[in-house]
Amino acid sequence: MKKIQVDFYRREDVLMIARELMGKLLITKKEGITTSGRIVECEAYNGVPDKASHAFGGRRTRRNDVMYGDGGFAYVYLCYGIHHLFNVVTNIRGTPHAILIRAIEPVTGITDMLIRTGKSKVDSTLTRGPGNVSKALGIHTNDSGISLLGNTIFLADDSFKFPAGEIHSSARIGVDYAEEDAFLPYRFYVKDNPYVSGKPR
DNA sequence: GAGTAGATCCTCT
DNA sequence: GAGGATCTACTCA
Repeated sequence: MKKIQVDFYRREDVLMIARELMGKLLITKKEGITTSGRIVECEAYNGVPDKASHAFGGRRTRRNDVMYGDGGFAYVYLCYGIHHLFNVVTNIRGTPHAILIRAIEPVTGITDMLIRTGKSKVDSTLTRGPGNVSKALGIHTNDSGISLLGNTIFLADDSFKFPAGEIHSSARIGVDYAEEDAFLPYRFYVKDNPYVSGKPR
């Protein structure tokens, strides 16, 4: 198993990177606890021209500043006052691309995920949906801006691959306000995987 | 099984 | 002062 290196993130085609992220491992090591899961669902956000992106039209605030930095960093923010959403920043400095990790399949540290989420048993809701992913892995808005090349939060490749035919794409979720861009097929998911969240709209 | 309301708080206007 | 890249639970059928 090898950690994904910086050249993976600093490429131009955020859709291609999003597709390649499927099946990769997302690992966090916090307070001596290691938890990890395999990515089964994610969404690409194509920066300035994408109405669904926080960076649409070149908007730049303290919150989304990290998206404008180099690829290979974490962008974490709070949504609806409750949910911490974990994103992978891609492309080079100045191009605010990001990929939202929406769902993972638990791999290691499942007991700790249960403690973090307050659940008593494992079921498919444990890491389904971006809010739950962050909760299960212990990701917090404090982690926004940290490097994915370090040892706290990082992605790894264990050579596992989903068959190409099982990876589907659809419109993104919860971005109705984005008008025509709400329908772009920027969401990728594994067909029939129980951890995949939501419904395409 | 499907649809809807409520939770809850940081960020930007 | 409003609203958001969501989730859950509860209602009703």
